[in-house]
Amino acid sequence: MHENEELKKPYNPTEHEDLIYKKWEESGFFNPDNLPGERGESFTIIMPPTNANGNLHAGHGLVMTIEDIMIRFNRMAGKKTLWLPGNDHAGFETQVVYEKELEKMGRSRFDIPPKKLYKEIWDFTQNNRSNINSQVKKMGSSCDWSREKFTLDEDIVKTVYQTFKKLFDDDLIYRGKRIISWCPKHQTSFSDLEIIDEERIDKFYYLKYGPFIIGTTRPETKFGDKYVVMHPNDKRYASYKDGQKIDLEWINGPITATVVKDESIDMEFGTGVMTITPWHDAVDFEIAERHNLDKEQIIDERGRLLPIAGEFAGMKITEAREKMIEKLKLKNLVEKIDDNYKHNVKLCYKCNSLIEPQIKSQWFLKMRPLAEPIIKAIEKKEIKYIPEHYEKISLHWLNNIIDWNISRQITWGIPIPAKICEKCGGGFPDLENKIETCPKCGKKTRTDGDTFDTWFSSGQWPFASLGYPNSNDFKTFYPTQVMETAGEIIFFWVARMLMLGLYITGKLPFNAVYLHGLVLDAKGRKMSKSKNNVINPLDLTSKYGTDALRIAMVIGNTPGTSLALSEDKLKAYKHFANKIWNIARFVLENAPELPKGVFWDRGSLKTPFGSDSFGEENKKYIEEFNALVIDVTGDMENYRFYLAAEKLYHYTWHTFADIIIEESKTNENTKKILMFLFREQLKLLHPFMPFITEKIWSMLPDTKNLLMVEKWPTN
RNA sequence: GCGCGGUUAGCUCAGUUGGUAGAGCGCGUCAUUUACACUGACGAUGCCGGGGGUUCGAGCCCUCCACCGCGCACCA
Repeated sequence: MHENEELKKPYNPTEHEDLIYKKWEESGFFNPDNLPGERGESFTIIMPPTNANGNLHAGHGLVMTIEDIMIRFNRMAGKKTLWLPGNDHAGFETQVVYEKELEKMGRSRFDIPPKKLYKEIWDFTQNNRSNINSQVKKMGSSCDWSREKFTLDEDIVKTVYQTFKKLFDDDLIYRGKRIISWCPKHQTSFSDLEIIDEERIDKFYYLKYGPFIIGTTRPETKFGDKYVVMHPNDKRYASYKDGQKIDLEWINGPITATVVKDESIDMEFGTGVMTITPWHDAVDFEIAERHNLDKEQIIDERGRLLPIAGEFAGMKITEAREKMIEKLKLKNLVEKIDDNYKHNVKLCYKCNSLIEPQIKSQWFLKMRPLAEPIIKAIEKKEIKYIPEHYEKISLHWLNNIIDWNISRQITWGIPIPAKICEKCGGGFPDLENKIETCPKCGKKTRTDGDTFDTWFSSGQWPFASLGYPNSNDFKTFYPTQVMETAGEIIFFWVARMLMLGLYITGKLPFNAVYLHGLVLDAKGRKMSKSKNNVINPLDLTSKYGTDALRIAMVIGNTPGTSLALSEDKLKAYKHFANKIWNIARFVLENAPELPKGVFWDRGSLKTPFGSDSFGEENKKYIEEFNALVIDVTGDMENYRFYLAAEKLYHYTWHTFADIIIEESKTNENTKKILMFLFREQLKLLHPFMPFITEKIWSMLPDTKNLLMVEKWPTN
């Protein structure tokens, strides 16, 4: 009879979890180099680097759970298993977080010298890193801390620089003076992905512009408008010739306008005539480019009108709008105002400020040539998307991809290693910091003060973090097997990793993409500080145990679908953990030990006893268990963790406990298989509930090894 | 406008290849010298969004429609 005092009380997770994690860490088995046995095939997951700017949130909890399940399963299945953790400097995101800290102290980033600001944010992220990492450990994550990377590590930055240079040399990166999306609050440009659309109802103004009526939602940009554009086939305006000059009275006095004919004009819309503001509108910019027209800046970087606006100069655009309409009314230049115009506006995804397009010199990455091979790879099914419909979503985006602005006007990030000619504006990568004069025009150059879009570096993470190009790790673990991350960042991150990974290494960085949904609150609402419904995963682990949180996040949560996380659900799985605990007590107190050297026959999935020695009724139980093992293994291999977990839950509770244990109370023969079935069950449950299974494993007789490196039943 | 999801028990959601609907919570009844009250046993609750079709058979496949959510593109 096996006595164990610990088992006499209910399972108390907090009593065991830290100790068990310590045991795992000390074993060295998180590091694939230390794993026991012959392991030919490798299995690698690169952890999405956590932003080093705050705490673990519920979404991280899900990442850590799903990835750890895959990792533990494959480790037990005998693979050389690596899970590489990391932190992301998260350029703009972190800068925004830090700016809020500054605001609380009554400071502003615009008053701090860049070098000092950089140092402050550096210290801030380093503190957060250790904090985040300890939280990752709380989730039971069996990642290899000896290989932990940071996106600002010297070798990572070096890799990013070399990629930049190679892209430039291959004519895939260019410096262009083009229209970009500019946030007047954050004072930086963005790529198209950082912009959100919002439908709004605004006024639509019909203004008299010489002989024409033009329509606009943004009269405050119209000060400098001197081109009036119409469709070449528009019969109403056939008498006006392309290039014709027209003198007319405008906002601040008489001007000379030029007629431009362009086929992009929609004859059905408004009056079929518009004026253009190339500096502050993407469509207008394109028209101006096509016809080689002048472009003039009207609004400054902070969203205020420039001297061209005359008496309105210095005003914020919203303020100027009403005032200039008043003036136009007095000048009798307002035809009519439609109060009910529905249209979309572009907003900064972070602060919801109205995006103010500006023309700026920036570095752009040509995306078409990078996207083409990925489109082909997806069509050839070389990338498995889980769930499948992300394949279509990806293809749609890749087929319509536009060039990527990778310059950001922020301090926190990887500085762009380039020189800019002060005369001709040309830009040149300069990794060794040697260029002083422009290779094109010979004039003086200055250092580019911008930093990379953070996704430019994280897009290289799979190969960069493995030490591309010469390390053993890169050779052993690249390409990785699966990228598991949030569906939300499929374009931001996943698509770009595919493109940059294939471009640089010649191989896709991963063969499968597993995308999880959002973690919502119990009522299915998105978590946000303003709604005060943010769930801290660590509060839940301390209350219900990490195992309960993990399995609650998995069961009923299909990939790609959002998960409503309720405490009731956690309570249920805390009960399940306790159930396992009590099963352990019963088995240890009642089941005879297995004869020495008796193991699962891995080849045939039969016990070496032969079912005869268990009797007919036990044969049924063994076969039932065999079927479960095969079923669950299939689910694990095909990323159906939600099904595997649910099947195990039901087997343990409603077959093993309710039927087999109950029968064993009256049937001595059934008692003989309890230990055997329980031991194998613990292995199956371990990826989902690593702490309690490891703890119980250590109490079983004849279990010297850690459960985390035991062999999976089919292996 | 184009595209992608979703609609299943009161709530949150599963249902992998078509074979008479499942889980958790909640609800009801019973059980306390029981491995387990952080419990167990038993139970109730569904025109599987609507119409049409394929099939011996449809929650699942096809088609149309409605509603909800999301993405992309946008015309001033």
